Amino acid sequence: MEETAEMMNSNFKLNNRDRAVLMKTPFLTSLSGNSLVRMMSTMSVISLTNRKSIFREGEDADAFYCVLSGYVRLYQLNRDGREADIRICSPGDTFAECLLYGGTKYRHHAQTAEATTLARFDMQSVRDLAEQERDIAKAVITSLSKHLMTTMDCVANDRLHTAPQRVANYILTRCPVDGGPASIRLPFQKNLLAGMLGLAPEALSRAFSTLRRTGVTVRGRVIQVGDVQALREI
Amino acid sequence: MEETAEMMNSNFKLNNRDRAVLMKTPFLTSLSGNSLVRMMSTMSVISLTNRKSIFREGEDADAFYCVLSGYVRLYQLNRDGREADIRICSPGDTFAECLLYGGTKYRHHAQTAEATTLARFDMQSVRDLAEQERDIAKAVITSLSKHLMTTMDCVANDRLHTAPQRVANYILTRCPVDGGPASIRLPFQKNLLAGMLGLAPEALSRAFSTLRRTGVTVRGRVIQVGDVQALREI
DNA sequence: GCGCCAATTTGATCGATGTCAAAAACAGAT
DNA sequence: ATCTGTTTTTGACATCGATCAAATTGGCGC
Repeated sequence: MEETAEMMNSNFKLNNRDRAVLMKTPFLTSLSGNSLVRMMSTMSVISLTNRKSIFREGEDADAFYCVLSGYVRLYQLNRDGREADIRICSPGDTFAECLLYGGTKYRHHAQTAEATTLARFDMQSVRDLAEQERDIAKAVITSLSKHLMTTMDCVANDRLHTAPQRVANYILTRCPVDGGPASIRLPFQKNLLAGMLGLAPEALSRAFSTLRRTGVTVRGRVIQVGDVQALREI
Repeated sequence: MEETAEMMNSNFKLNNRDRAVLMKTPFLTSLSGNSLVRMMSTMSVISLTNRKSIFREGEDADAFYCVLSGYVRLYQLNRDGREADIRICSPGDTFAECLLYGGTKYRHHAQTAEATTLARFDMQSVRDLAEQERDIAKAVITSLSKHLMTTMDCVANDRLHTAPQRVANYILTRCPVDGGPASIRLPFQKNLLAGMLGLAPEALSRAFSTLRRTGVTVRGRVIQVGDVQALREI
């Protein structure tokens, strides 16, 4: 177990890019000098390689996390042992923060889906801070609100749209707003995108090929859209 | 438009049962005398008959609600005009409270699914209160946390379980915990239960009949379970 | 109890998606 | 550039659940 080499668990290193991401989270972006310092002091930075477990369902929840770089997969197992992704967390996303006041145990598994850097916040410390500092409480509220809205959107998306529609929606969220042609690059493996959209990888692949007749070309991670407006139609 | 007769929009009537429900909401249950009074003063009570719109997607969000009695359906339309339920709110549930700090427009349609009494909270007033009173901020956090957890559970449930499994889960949440036989009564139409579980009504009906071979008997709104433990197995 | 409207069930069918297996494309290391 | 292991695509299939239509049941007022 080369734990030191592999995990690089360090609470002082924080490069500029990661710092910028951290400061733009709903959690920290609105904080003033003093509150910010106190929040930062409850935080440590953790770096993990691909496919490392962050926590498991049922464990005591003593921290929540913010993704600084890389990706994290939250998933559950059904009775047969099949995994289903519940959420894919990208840089800037926070996870397990709903346990601040909602429970004491993690409710699903979390593992890295790439080499990943995380900010780890001690649950109890932030609880205490939120009770003392108004702006921290407000930051918590903002973060929870945003997260709740995206999760409700996820339910709506699952129940309302077919696979090609979900993929089209995803592409559109990454496209510049005008109606002409566009080209984007996926920030991660298609594997992860499938999990994000609640699809099996094969279904994602087929959805892409369905979208070819709407002018979508896929080569590796590069997606070219002939007509953004046309994609909105279906 | 017999608005006065039909809507009975009164902000003073609040019978004992409704009051008890209201006081057990995460929003109010933890509040002390003074904060409680201030919250109550931002609230009004609204009674609606079945199938009345509460708000529509895209409207300015100037209030959030708590269900006191009856049921509320949150839904969206897809491009073809098909409706999909996103959430069914029961007595004690709060909805649209994520817009306190998350946006200014309602994100889906809300309509009553029975004769329903609602507590209406003025969004801006509660925003102001939450900034002033710590315990109100904390109540908001608790409420959002709980709501977020149940919504994530909903995603997991949709992605992980088949129709009969979802129905079995639902029944189990309403059963006394022992392993023997049990009998429960649905608090609403099967229509609503289908929406709650993300199913078409026909699919719910078929799920029930699948569960017959696991010892589940359905007659009207009464559901009899031969062996609760057996139901847990699948 | 009867009649009527609404809710639910059932049947038949279709489309969408998961699953398994194999081929192909890709990426990183040598 | 080549090799190798992984990711992605494709094909063949099975399954689930949606949809439409029709039959049945249930609730409720009279």
